[in-house]
Amino acid sequence: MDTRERIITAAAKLLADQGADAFSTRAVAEAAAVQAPTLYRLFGDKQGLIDAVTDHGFERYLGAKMAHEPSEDPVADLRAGWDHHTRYGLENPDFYALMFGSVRPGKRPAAAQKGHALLVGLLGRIAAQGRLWMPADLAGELILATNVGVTLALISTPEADRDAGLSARAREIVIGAIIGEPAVPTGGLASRALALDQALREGEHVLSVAEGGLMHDWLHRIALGSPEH
Amino acid sequence: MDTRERIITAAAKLLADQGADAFSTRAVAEAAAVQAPTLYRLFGDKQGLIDAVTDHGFERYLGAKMAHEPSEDPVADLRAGWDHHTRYGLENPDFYALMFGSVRPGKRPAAAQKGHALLVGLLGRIAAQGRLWMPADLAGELILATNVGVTLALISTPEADRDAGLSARAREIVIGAIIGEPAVPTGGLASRALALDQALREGEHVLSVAEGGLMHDWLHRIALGSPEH
DNA sequence: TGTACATCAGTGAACGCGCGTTCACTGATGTAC
DNA sequence: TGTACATCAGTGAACGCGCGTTCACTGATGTAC
Repeated sequence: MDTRERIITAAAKLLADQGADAFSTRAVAEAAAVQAPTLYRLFGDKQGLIDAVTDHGFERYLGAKMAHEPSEDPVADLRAGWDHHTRYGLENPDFYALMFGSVRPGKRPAAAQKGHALLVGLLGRIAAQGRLWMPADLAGELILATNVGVTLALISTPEADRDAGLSARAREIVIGAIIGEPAVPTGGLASRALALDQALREGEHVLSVAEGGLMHDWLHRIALGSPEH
Repeated sequence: MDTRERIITAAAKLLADQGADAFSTRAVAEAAAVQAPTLYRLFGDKQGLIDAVTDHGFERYLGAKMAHEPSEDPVADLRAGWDHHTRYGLENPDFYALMFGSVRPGKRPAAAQKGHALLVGLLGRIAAQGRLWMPADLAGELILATNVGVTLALISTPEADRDAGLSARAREIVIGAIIGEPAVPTGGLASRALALDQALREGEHVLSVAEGGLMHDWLHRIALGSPEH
């Protein structure tokens, strides 16, 4: 294990054990048994160290996620992904707060961005089956925002008072609203449009780049329909 | 305007203008044009000052909320409350992050607790009409968690990239899942049970305290049904 | 009505501490001739 | 094969700064006699 790795591991352990307040360059240096300047050579400054630790946390998050998936049913994967997200948050609350809960106006956490990208990929598989009722992009934002909200709520609730069913209920409500019936569904103008959109994105077709762009816009406008309010 | 008020106002302005990082006792003292010890006489310590500023923010939040409500339709009030919450977060991002976004494992922010209590009151009015599909307590947690999640997601998205419809969509999904048809609804075992529960809580009845407690438990178990997973 | 005294909000100046960061150096490793 | 030199990861010690907090004091206000 090289020095860099040792420092990140020690820093992660420090964060998990002592919380974000205890996370200072000096404490990390001491925990990793190196002198402070080593941090600066390896990570540039404190933010660089934080970023490295966050990446490490995200890799662990993904590592566990990949162990579950993939199955043949993307909706089942979506449910598993939701539960995995919630569980990771509850098992690593300080990591989670750092990755998803650190709110700097206008600055999206890297983990949220990567998480969203992953989700959109999974939702694309669902759209390809004609089961998605709104653009994958929007569906991903809805799922991530609500999953994060529920997880943060659970984390900040004292363990004894937590409602074990909250996450599952929110999950079913949100997924239920996003996913419709399989293949060309009953009410499915939106779903048909999105299935086409996904097919166009994945396979070869006869439209030019400009035509494809316009078609994409139109399909999304159809799928979105008129706003409810 | 007395000194205490002046300090809180100056501290709130500092937080809104410069963000949470700039919020130090020295900066607040300078902004309010007092010497540091004045803060300690009035607020005890820094946390006391933060609490006072948070309370101030929550009062402004409530003040604006009260201006809207109440109407005769509690569901309309619920929608207005959701939108108000989101708007407040976007207009006062640093305040909001301090009030709802500061995640300390196991320690619920005061604002979240008060917000939840308010919501449960409003949901009680809906339950009294037989329109609530789950216990007000759980419904309140669901609404608050998702509303906070969506608002935090919007805050941390750069203003140009924000999806204006995200909050309204999440709102309709969650409220749609929580509210059923008015008065004794179709599927409504849960709804009937909760309407009775609410009536029992509000009016006088013939059950003893112990009987009432057991009845309450049973009604909630009926309303919750079997967990989806 | 006038004086003596208590109360208390706020001042001015400083405390020590832990922070992020940097300087000058050491000692091991690899490379050129 | 042996020596001279360059590279570079890591050390030891210190820098200055801003932080939360506290000490001793002042000057205004209210109260008792």
